[in-house]
Amino acid sequence: MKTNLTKAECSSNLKNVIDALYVLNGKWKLPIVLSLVNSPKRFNELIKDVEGISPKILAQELKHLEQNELVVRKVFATTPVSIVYEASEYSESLKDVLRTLSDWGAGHRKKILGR
Amino acid sequence: MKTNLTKAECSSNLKNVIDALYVLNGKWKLPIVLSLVNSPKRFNELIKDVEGISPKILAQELKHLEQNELVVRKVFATTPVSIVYEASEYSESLKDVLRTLSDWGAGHRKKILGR
DNA sequence: CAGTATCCCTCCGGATACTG
DNA sequence: CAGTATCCGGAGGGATACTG
Repeated sequence: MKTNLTKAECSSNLKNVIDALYVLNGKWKLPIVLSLVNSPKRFNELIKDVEGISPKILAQELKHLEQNELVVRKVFATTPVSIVYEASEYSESLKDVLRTLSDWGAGHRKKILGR
Repeated sequence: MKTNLTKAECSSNLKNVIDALYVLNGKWKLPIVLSLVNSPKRFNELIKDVEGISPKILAQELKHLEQNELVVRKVFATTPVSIVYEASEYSESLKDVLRTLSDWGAGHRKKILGR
């Protein structure tokens, strides 16, 4: 990495990266977003689709994702009300990030594990 | 995200991304790599440069980074021997990933926090 | 159906002291 | 100098039961 960055640029980059990772971090956030990208779902559908997650953790992760505007919670006035989660428009902005990460991850696994 | 991915493609992407995040995860790995990108350093120099890290954690993180070939440990036969860590050639491959993450992180912070 | 409440337990990681 | 050894607290997360 022959970066010619000043120390200040480096540390602001670092801060940005850490912020980004903070939003994406954890065992469940990306699986949830990707499940919702496939199709919007209700709470209990997510429980089934995201294998192994518990309701407590799902609720917590959904809140985090809502706060970061990656997921939208919609309430429909049916009887009883139905609540649907979907991936936001904004979540499209993750596309580049995810593709880059996916590419690097794939190449890296090949390098380290040979497969 | 109007992706037209099959479910299989999606889940292999997900796996790749999770692998990538696993390598980059944690509070210290990126700060260490970035410090070494600036200049190779010895153990105690890293302790000073990466503020707040303890020797136990530093040793542990350096091992992880060595295993993933992002950091190289070099031993020089001076008396006493000196041990120098440096960012590997391969760590350059992280450039794209880090830039993408940094860009997204910066934009995201602006969106969510307005600064 | 859509979550909360509760309990429990592991593990991350920090401080400090010590060793070859 | 370059780490290990030891101890320890707290947070994150899992299982399950319960509620409006």
